Amino acid sequence: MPKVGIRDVARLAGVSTGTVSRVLNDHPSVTDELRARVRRIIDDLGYMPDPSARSMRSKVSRLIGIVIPDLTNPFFSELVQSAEQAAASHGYNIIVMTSFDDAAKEADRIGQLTSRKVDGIILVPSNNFHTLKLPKALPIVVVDRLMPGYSGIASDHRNGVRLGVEHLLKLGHRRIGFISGPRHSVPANDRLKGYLDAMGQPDDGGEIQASSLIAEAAFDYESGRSAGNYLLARARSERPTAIFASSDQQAIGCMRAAHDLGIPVPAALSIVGFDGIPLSSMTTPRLTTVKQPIQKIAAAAVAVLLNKQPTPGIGHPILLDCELSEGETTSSPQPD
Amino acid sequence: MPKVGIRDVARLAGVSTGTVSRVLNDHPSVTDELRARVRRIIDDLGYMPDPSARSMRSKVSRLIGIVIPDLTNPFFSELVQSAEQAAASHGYNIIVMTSFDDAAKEADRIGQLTSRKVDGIILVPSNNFHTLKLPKALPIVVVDRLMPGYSGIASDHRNGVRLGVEHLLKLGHRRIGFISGPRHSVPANDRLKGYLDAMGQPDDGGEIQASSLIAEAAFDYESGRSAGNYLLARARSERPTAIFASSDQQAIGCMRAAHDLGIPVPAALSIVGFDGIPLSSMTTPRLTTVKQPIQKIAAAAVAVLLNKQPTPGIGHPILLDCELSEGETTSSPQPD
DNA sequence: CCGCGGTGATGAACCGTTTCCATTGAATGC
DNA sequence: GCATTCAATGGAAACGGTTCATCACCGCGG
Repeated sequence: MPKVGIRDVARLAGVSTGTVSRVLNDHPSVTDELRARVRRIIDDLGYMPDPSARSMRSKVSRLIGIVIPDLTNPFFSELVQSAEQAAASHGYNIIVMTSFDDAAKEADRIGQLTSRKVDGIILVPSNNFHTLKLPKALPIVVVDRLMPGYSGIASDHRNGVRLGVEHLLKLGHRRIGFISGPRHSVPANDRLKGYLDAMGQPDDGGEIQASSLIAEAAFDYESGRSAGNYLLARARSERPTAIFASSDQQAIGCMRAAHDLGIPVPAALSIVGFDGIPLSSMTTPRLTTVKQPIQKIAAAAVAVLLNKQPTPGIGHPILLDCELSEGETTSSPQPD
Repeated sequence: MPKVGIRDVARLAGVSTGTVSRVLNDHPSVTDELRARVRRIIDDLGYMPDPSARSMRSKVSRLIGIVIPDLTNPFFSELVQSAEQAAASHGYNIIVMTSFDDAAKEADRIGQLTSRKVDGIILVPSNNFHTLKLPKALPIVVVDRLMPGYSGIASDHRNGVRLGVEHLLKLGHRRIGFISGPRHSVPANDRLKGYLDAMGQPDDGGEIQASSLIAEAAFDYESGRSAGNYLLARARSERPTAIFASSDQQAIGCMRAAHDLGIPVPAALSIVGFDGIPLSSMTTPRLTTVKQPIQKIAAAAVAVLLNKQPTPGIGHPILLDCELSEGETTSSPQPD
């Protein structure tokens, strides 16, 4: 079966290849009548334009690259999945690449994507500080882990955390502990600010106020557990009645810590997480958490790359609202 | 900055474009000396061949498509990540697509990939029975959920489960419960067979032997929990001393059930899971599980598509060995 | 000494589109 | 009614590589 090309279509329709091309690209200057005829032939023949030839001439690949640190992280895999959906709705496809939080690999991946002539890149930068020279020519949108000096899209971590902490305050909690993320992570610091906002402690931009109710930890399960232990292993009157964790994994680790200490959740301890990963609804009891609008982030990133939406200016990232997802780990505090 | 093309390289090196092309493609008939000179110029200029132009003429896109039901499933996200690694090591890139277990979407995605001229497709078919007409021309390798009538690659579920059950037998367990997967899932049935193998019950290929120690359930957490409840809510002398779950999520749900019933793990109940997802090492105690060789599966799939490895014949899938990962949820049974 | 096979390199054709320019015919302006 | 504009289409160049037919050159056997 000799594959059908644009010339075959043109011949059958009795027009020139140029006209067929214009039909394919919805160029306005084609008669409706002609357009219809060509379309019919295209369908009949099952003709599909060759993307390589197309891209070679037009410099448009209808391909978007996405570079993330780790696909097995549920947050990122959902991000990729959402981006794929959003891109597909515009006729675009996604090339995924993993950087493993390695700056060199990351640069290499971006180079590959550049030479592939993708039409844009969605980047979640690796955590290691590094001078990433982004190719000027290519539209890149930084997502989630905003880089100072680059514009990007993320959820509004600060207000999101505030939302969760305010929920606890509204329930009557006053001694609210906070499990923070790693000190040098931008989103982690934003979350901390949200906590301080809600607790009424002014963020003076300087040294973090040494509060015995704040524990620093990595975002993972085990770190959350030991941070929980740290916050909970004290006399009942000084122990927080609620804990806000900077990630769901931390929160789940913290639940474990509470359990091991014989502290019932939510009766004696309320816990709120952050992220809204699928696992959060699989715990017992179901975790109350602040959900990041991953789909919206992905959709916005794609929209920006495709110029359906203005690119956010440097220093003025698009921040999308988080949402409180009430589970079963929060209740009013017991009277002492 | 005028972009550098193959002609520029050729001119600078004092050779023809043909020669440069052959250097690029490691064609043998180029003098070492010339090859070196051309390579130098290429580096100096930072020349990168245009993949579109390349692919147009050579019909090779260096692109592999991967279609999976759901990227947020940890098993699949790890599969994609591994495939990306394997492909990258051969100079290939990955286009991901999600079918959401919808046959129509799946067919559409495969069509898109075909028209993109990918060099091959890795497919994890959706669970809905359907007549999937795979394009003949394109190399496709079916992974994990093998389809009868198609050849593919998967882990050896049957022997994997046997491994886990034999581990329990070796520890001295005799009443070993089994949480099965959904009745119509091919891998679920393979796993069940492995259990029956190990337990010495011949698989007559007919109706599943009604054993009170087998519980059917979906692969998720909640189903595992209720299956666990079902198996454990009985007199101690009839209660299994160990349970093998067909997925890690089931196993974790089962741990929860045991906990709620006041049955200590592993003291009074050993539990083994299946899959080896990251979460399995985050539970307390750490889950003993049978690990699927996801990386090997991905590597093999890529190798087959790239003709580095013979395509498995229909009915003769490549089966890769699982591995027992000993955690803390197994021990010898208590004396009654 | 000449023809011959084989190697390494050349230059042009070629891949399948898009896009530019020329052309045509119709509509518009004067 | 004729020049001018403009919209619609045709034809061909262009895109940036790969590959094919060809050729020059070299060593070697007859």
